[in-house]
Amino acid sequence: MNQPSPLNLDLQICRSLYSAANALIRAYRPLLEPLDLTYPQYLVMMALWEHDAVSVKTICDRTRLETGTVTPLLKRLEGKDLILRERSQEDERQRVIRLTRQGRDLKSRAERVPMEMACMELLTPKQGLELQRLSEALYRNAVARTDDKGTA
Amino acid sequence: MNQPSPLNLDLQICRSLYSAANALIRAYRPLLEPLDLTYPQYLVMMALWEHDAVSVKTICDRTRLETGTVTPLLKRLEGKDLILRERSQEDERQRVIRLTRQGRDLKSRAERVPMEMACMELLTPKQGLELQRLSEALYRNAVARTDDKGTA
DNA sequence: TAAAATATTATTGTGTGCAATTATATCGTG
DNA sequence: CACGATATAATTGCACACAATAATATTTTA
Repeated sequence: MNQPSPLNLDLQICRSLYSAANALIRAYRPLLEPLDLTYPQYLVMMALWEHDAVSVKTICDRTRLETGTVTPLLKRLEGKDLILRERSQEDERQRVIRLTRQGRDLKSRAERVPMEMACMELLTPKQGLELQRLSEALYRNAVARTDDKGTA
Repeated sequence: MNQPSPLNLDLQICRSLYSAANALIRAYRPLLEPLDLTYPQYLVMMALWEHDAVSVKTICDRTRLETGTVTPLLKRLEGKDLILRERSQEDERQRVIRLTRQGRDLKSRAERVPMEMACMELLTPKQGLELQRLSEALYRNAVARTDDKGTA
């Protein structure tokens, strides 16, 4: 029997996951374009719609993005008048990231995005839940290996 | 009953998938560093180890990366003396991407990477296969929606 | 209390990912 | 055969993703 090499591309889970994630982000693009948001920006906005006036660190935790990514991203959102970046009075190292009125108002338009994504039927609801469960397990284990960064 | 919002971050499959993919790439990093390769570069090298002397398009298809990503990446691999980028004689639009001796020799060192990744036990083998199956389904469906780019 | 350790955000530098576009070559059609 | 359509790789411009580092503030320790 011919044993496939461990380096065989079709055996690489990471390629599957990575390309699927990128493809999924691409699928979001036309839906987010009318909102003038990229996918990571959409993530950040969702975090703020859930809980406004939070620190950069909180946003990083909720979105699972790193500060090196989030800091310039927040600057761009501020440039679009969707958020304000203020200094915290309790702790001057911190920023308080606050939605503007436009930022808050955008939520109602954004509510269509998950619906429209579901309409694409990229996966069945069951498959989606299973994919999420496995992805979460992987994320948790990978993060646990590097440090104790237990995040939501 | 309080119905969670469709914009609830914890319900976003895409966040799970995206963060898991990024975390997995990060897990590869220390293993690929001694080889002086990034993960996408590793993908390209794997494609060439499987089948040497191919076009850029073939590499894009096998790695599922776009030419805008692959072209500069190949230039950097050439800069590391791992590949040669030649013009095809049959069709002058095309490049033939060829492994150098160093490029070929690197394969044996790279064969440890999948083993070492498995040792991390980020998922069970069963979970891994299931994750791959679902990711593949998602990738296929997402790609099919944009065009008929049926790829391996 | 002073100094060391840690936390927060920001920056720097590099490599990606991708939409739109370009230059050139090849293919298809009338 | 000439021309229009398409393909290939490359480029441009923008937004990420992240490791390493830096500036400043806060917490911890002795």
